[in-house]
Amino acid sequence: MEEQNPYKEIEEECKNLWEKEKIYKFNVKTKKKIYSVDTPPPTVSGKMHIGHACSYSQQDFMIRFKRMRGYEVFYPFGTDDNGLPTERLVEKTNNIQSKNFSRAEFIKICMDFLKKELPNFVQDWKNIGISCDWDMTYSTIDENSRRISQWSFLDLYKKGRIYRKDAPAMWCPECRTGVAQVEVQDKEIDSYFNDILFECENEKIKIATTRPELLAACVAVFYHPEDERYKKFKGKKAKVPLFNFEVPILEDKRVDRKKGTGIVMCCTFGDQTDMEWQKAYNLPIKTAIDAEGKMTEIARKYQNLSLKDARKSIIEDLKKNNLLVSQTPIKHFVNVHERCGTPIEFVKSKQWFVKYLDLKENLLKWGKELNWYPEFMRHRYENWVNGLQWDWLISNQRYFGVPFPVWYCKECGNPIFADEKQLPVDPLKDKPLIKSCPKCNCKEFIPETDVLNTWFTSSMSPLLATVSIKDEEVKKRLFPMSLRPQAHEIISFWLFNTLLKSRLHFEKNPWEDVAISGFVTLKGEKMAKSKGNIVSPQEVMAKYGADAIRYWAASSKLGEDFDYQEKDIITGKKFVNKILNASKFTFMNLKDYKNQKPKEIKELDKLILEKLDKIIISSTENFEKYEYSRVKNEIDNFFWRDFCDNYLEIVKKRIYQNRGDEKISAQYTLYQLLFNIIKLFAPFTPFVTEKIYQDYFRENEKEKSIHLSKWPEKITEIKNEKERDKDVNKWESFLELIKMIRQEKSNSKKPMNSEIKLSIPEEQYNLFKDMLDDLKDVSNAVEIKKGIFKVEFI
RNA sequence: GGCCCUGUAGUCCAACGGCUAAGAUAUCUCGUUUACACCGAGAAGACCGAGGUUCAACUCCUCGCAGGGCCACCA
Repeated sequence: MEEQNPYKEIEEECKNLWEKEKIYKFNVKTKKKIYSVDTPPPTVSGKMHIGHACSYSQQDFMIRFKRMRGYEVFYPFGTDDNGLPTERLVEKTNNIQSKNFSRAEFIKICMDFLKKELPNFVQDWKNIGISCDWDMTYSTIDENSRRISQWSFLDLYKKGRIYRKDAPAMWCPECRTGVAQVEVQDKEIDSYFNDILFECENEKIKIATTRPELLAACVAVFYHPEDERYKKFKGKKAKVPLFNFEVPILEDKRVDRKKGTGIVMCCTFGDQTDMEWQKAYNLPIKTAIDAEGKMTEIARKYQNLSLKDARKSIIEDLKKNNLLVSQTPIKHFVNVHERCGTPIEFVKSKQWFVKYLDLKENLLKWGKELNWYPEFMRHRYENWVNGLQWDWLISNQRYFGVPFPVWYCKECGNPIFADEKQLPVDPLKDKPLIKSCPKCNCKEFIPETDVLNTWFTSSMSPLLATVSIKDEEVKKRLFPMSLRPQAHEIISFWLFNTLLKSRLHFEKNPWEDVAISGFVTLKGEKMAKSKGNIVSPQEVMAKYGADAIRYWAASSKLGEDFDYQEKDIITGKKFVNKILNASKFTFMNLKDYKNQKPKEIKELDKLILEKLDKIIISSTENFEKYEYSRVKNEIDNFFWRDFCDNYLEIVKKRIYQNRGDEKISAQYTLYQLLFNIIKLFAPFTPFVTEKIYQDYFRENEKEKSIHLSKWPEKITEIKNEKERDKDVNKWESFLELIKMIRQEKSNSKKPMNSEIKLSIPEEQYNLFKDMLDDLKDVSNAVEIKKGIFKVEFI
């Protein structure tokens, strides 16, 4: 790294202070109103990425505001370290395969791995200044999470929402597990349309397929009822090449006449349409693929081959027998498992499901009861609900995860459920509390070896997060939670499932507000490891500091994707530098200031204080609506333009020249301005504002951290809003006048401090009559006359 | 195919239906003044297209174009 973060020391100092003084601790005895947050637990798979840095910063702005606003903030931190992602990470890192270990061994390897890696993983979130209570952490694989997930399973079973079914389900041959609808993605892959010859009464029928390996499972051939080409085959039978068995030729409107040869083979579990046909025409069920992703015995000589190998060798055999007319290369979309990219198969297997297809209407209604920020994100949720086609498959045939609290009777297969008292339970190790099967009295039980899908657990996050709260009364006060912040790509996973669970278990929504963040792109494209366009937040922080990256994150609105540009981070770094310098300079001018109020606040000072009030009022309103980027924008302008470029320039002479009460008025104003500015910035750049607070303000102010101080409230007394607007306008036109003078100097290529004689219109002269000395100071005018605007150089 | 989001200076990104369309960065000119050259002052530079609503449209509506996303289909 060429450059070093110049603010590393400040950041370390602040982190130590926050940790030592427990600044972000949730006080269980609080009398204040609680603001509770269902923090997203990041998946433990590698390191924090820039999207995390951005979205966690954004939630932290809103939460820090609430804390300063007087709420007792409940902001825990969890890690999602349960299930497939962690299992795959451990497999990759240790170069091992879970199937070569016993379940207990592999779980131990995973837990050891987590123990070693978690502190490092979490450190990134601490480094970027996330104000969680770091004593309130949870993991989705810890004992509490296992207990709650298993309880959830038992409770849903009691409520009639859980069932087990032996049916075709989406299956990943690579991970060797059933997968849920939500875990399936589109992927474009290269393939071939193979035109294969079927035979019907000595006539050849050319059928196009991308899946020749499924020939053995062919149960029918379909064409469109209005397709003249094929009507002649109605009611006849077709002979399947290589396998030489006959299947009926049927009509169905679902056939696309334009696709391939317009006639299609139907294999039991080929795709969803195939399954619909199987049901509609009561076709036989032929299973060609087993749970290992290999061909079954119906594939005859191809049995035990992998799908890929079977396809290859069937194609070869078709060629040999002149049954393959042609191969056309195509690109098409197939469903793949989102975790590994392997095409999904439909495989008949016993799986556990949560029944929810009957709840679509309710789910839509419950979604409407949430406050969505931004509002339009609700459509994504509704879109998902409307498109649901499968009940929720919750069983995974994996090792690592939360086990089902279930055994089966050896004799009759009756499921035996664990007793709530014995949770968390591991059926591989533990025994059910009942001694014999209530149905057949058998005393032997077979443990369920599947584990619960990771979303089944993370959907309990509002409960998981409260693990450290022992007091039931306090726990109750946390629900429903105030806020669920999260990214939009998991609306259909985490948000949907959490809402569903909360309604099914408790009949109420889990939160009031949901805030959905966008993601970070690079040159308009989503960052992805596979594309190699990753920006590492660790490197960015090492170069420019945590405040810089946060300042950058604050410039994007909720729900809006935005483009990463290094120069924008540099802008953040410049800000940190600027506010440190401005503070240093301010306090150089406050050396002899004893915190007294002036007898009279000078006109100019009153105007800028009123402008500050205006900023405070609108910032507060915007923050309440989670519009943090507007807040940042406004205070940013006020800080640079009003405070640094103008007010500081105007009053430095007044202070330097020691003009009695007028000097005190300036000093009082400087103190107020800077103090409120750093408070307004505190949610955004917590490190530098803390540093300034500790160095300059702490001795006068009572709170031990700026982050515990009160959010600013207006300081000036005015009769009404109109009066303030008038005064603020006066301030703006004063700045306008200064700008004109500077313009003159610049156009005349004179230095800014060159002495001048100034003429201004009588109207302005009168308007600014109490500020003429300030005007002289800032413009270095020796005299100000009434007249047409004119700058004369001396 | 259904739905959603976004189109503003070279680039990133603001703007209750209403004054000269804001800021950052890059460019050009000037300037070291009792914090800051990681600076200051100034200049130049933009509303995707076509209709419509309105006294008034960057803003609202319709259509189109372009980019992105979610979902469905995918023999």
